[in-house]
Amino acid sequence: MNGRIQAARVAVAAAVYSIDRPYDYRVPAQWQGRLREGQRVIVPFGAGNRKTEGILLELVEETGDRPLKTISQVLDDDIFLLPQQKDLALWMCRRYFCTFFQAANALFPPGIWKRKPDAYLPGPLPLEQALAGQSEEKQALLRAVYGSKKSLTAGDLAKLTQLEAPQRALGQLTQKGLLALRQQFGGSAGEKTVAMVSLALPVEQALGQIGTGRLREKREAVIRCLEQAGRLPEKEVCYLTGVGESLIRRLVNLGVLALQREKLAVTAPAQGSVVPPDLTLSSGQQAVFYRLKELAAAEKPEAALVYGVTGSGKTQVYLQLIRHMLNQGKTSILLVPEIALTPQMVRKFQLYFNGQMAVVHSGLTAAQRYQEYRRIQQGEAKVVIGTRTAVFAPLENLGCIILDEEQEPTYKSESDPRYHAREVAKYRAARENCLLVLGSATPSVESFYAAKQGTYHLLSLPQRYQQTPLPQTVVADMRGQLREGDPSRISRQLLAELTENLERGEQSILFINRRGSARMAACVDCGYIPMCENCSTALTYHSRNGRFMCHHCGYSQPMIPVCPQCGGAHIRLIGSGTQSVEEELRELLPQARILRMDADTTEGRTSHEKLLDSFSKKKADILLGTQMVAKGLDFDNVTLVGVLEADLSLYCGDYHAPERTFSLLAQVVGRAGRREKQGRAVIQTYTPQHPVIQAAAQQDYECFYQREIEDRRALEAPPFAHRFVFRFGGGEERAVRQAAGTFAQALAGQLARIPGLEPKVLGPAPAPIVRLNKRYYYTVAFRGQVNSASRGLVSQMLAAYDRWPGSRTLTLSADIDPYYM
DNA sequence: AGCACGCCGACT
DNA sequence: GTCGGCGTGCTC
Repeated sequence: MNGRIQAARVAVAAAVYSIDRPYDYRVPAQWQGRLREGQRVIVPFGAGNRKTEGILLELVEETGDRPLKTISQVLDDDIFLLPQQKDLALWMCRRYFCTFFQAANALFPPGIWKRKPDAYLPGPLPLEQALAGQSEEKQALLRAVYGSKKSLTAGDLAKLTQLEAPQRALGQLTQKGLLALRQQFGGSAGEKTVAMVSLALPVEQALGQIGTGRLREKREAVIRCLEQAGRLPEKEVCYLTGVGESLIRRLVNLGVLALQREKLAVTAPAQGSVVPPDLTLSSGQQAVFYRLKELAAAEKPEAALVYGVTGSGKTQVYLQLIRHMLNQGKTSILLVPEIALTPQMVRKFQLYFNGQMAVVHSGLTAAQRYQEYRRIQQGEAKVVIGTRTAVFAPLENLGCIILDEEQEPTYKSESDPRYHAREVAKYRAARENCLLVLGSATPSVESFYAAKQGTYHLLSLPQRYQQTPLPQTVVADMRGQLREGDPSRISRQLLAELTENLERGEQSILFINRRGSARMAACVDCGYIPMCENCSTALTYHSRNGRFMCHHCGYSQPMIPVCPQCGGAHIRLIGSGTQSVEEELRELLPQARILRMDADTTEGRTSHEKLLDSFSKKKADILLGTQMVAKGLDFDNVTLVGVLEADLSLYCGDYHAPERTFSLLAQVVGRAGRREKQGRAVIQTYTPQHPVIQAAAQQDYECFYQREIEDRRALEAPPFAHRFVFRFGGGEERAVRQAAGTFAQALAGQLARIPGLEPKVLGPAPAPIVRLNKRYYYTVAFRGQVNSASRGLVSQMLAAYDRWPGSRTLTLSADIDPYYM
């Protein structure tokens, strides 16, 4: 740019999908020559020149042939997009139909855009002059702002003036200079704190201070809760008592509660120089490792599917590969489905990489994530282990990206941008010339197909580590027992095996296959089911706080003893509660020590690990639990695994259902019998002949795959065709359905024009959860190949929709092959 | 999304 | 006549 005047090409946050493109701004004189591409800025945007967040995409020459607005603020250059991240974000917004800014935001640690709420202040004129000639609405707003000691947000003003939508009038007043708008961005990263509350008064006094209004009951609940617990995080109090944050703040203002901000402990990397044990690989592991090393040495994009049964020692291979990369001066990413489920694995890696490693997952606070991000960016951490967001780790000189258990649905983001970590990893690997390793005992059908087609190198780890034989598996048909009028949840076969294990002093794991409808309640008399007020979902019972909760929006209500519909007193928990199975087990095997592990018993951050620890120390005979007992655990003394309701997850309508069921069952069954002991497994089902159950019982992935790939072909499901899904949302069901209908017609007209697309429009149909957080959702879809033409169509339809009359009150988003939408 | 402009009906 | 209702179009 030798000496010319610079202008900045900026991606702005305020630009919605249909107008998302780079906008050019003048660079202020003091920043000429000092800006870096990828830096974060604040710019004025739109007719009102409201300030908005932006990302500097490119520095260009200022030609002066059209007037440009000027960058308002340059944020500290601590966090910025690297050029390759910019490419990635660009690809993401095309692939996931979001704006560049939304995509870029997924790459950053959360919470970097510190923004105080926009607030209004009095303008330069005295109130009397400002009021002259204004409408009543505007006068009311002016009075409110002039009469207030502090600045007010639009929300504050709406409440104060009782106006429904003051934004428009406020905008006009601001534009005329009668009000000032304060927008504050940036500021220091700041210490991350958590709000802790405790009683500020003795209980009796506190109870005297809380009035007699309708809130008394809730306030009392808060006081009682704190009386018991002493000091608690504010969030925890909200969870336990079901009150909102505002109620607690009010009690603080009344002087009943004390609130302190407490610094969050940031976990320091483990110190000390433990000498990690030598890595010895079996010949099978060695062979796979050498192949991977070879592929990596090519320094071009290569992808391998490491297919090895549970217990074949994939982790060892990853470790060796990452270590090899480090020796070559290269960095690595290891993605795992859920950190909480793989503590043993993380600890193992910590042993080898300690200070050179960063752990990234959603359990960290924003401050911790920020810190890990900087450690990575500054090159201190060269190995990153984490959940799907870790795929964005700002590592340079990347040697390999590994996805362990690549078939897991947690790799797909459920909020915008709805990226799939596997796809992102694939893209990154291709652009950064590094090796992509997908690992699984039960690969996703798509990945295995790609491997068979030769897109991926297929590397098998056929044997179990140290030659442990696969467990002997029995499929228990629960129908017979049920027909005989025995409602027991435990089959006779399983009971016999459990008894035998007890006598031998060996441990057992019972897995309850449960999806979604867990622990919901129903009235035995009239069938009433407690539902969420905001969503079309049944509430779930939480024993820890004794409340019914909605897992989608957070709504909660106390457990009700009496049915509100028929007045009966027979509300019972139904669904496959772990609790009820536990009770049954205690009756059947009174001498057994049973450990129950589910969302209820593991709510603290570490309770999970404690439970597993006590089980591994043989302090219990039977571990009973849901999904979480299925994964990543490795106990030497477990020789029996039982699966309850194995077929439950087969019938949820999603094309992933068979794959998920097989994977779960295979994982659970694989838990039985490691090392030298022969394991046994009992799979309980109502559909014993189902091919997925049969294949899982035999631990025969290939057999499962052969059937499934043909099913997919017949269903025109991935990898043969893809579903493009539009999701409409709005507060009024009729309007949403109608918009979706009109859209479907418009879409039908377009589909025929693009080759590779089926001309049929699917829908409009209610989304799997029609009502969510007081909004209704409908979907419209079509099927076809993913290419630039089909993606272009989706993008064009989304942009066109923005310009439709009435589209303002509705939302529309799109995705390809969504998991649930 | 957020704002302005412009064209219509209901009021001072 | 003007205020404010909403349909339409633009955002460096």
